[in-house]
Amino acid sequence: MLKLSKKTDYAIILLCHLGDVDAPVSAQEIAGNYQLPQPMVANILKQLGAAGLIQSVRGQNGGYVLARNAESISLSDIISITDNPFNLVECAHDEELCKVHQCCPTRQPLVALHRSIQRFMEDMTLSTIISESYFENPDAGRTHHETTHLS
Amino acid sequence: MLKLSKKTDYAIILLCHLGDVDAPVSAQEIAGNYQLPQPMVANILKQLGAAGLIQSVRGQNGGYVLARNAESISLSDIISITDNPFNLVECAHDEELCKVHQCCPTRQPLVALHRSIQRFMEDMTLSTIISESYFENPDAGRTHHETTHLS
DNA sequence: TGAAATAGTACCAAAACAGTACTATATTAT
DNA sequence: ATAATATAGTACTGTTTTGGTACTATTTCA
Repeated sequence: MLKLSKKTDYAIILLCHLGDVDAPVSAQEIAGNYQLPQPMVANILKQLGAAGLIQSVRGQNGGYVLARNAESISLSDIISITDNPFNLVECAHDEELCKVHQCCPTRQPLVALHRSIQRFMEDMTLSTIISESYFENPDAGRTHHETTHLS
Repeated sequence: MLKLSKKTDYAIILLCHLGDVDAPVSAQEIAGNYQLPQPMVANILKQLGAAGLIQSVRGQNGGYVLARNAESISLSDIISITDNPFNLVECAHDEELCKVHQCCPTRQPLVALHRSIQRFMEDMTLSTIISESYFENPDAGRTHHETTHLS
């Protein structure tokens, strides 16, 4: 349906949180903070850990910290882990998958769209997301950024 | 999973085909031409007709023709009909839907991504798609339309 | 040693997707 | 007239994905 899964949505929230602090943060802590289902949060963090995006600290007072700096983590990286690697259409990566590739009128322009979105997601790093985020709470500072555009 | 549904994928193929000919084309004809499941094709055409994108001609020798010119039909239009209107994240259109909108770190940048994709899809018209399309094998599947626009 | 945390899976219900089927109606060729 | 061919509308179904839970094992610290 061309929308982000909850899993990815949550993952971005979690990573933003981790990007903002230094000490390890536990699944329970984050789940409570954003009122997200704790088991889901735990599972996502496990998955992000297994993928090497975050590092785990086991035992009491344990939790997770970013394994890489926020500049080097792209939205594309995140989506690749929590969903599958982005594929607008099946044939974007392997044209043999296209049943009608001998006379497919859509491949060329859809692959172009795919590449544009892909690039956008690679350019958008976790640090970009964090710096662009705003908080409705008037106490928190709100920074205006130019919105990046496709193409 | 952030990919186009088959329904949308097929819809684009169908519309491209209709954009290339003048006489009404039947569901059966298109399904045969691209080797797509005939009932699906029929259903999608019905839906596109109900939405006013194409016009139907009933009875023998009937079929479908574009109801508007190809310049005025955008990828966004198509997706809105065959999927739901594009929504990268729930809160893109209604921030009240955001459970954590008081402290959501993702809304701002994800809405920016949403708008960029949205704009890209609005700018990409059916005529763009048709003119950008290419055919790997000019002889195959081209019995029903002219071999034009292959700059 | 017990509490708190991650690690690794396995499981489940609900929703979406992809595709089919059926009945009714309209048009046209013969 | 009527048979053939087409759309109109809608209901149905099996499979996959999604969203979320549960359980057992292991690690660490107080």
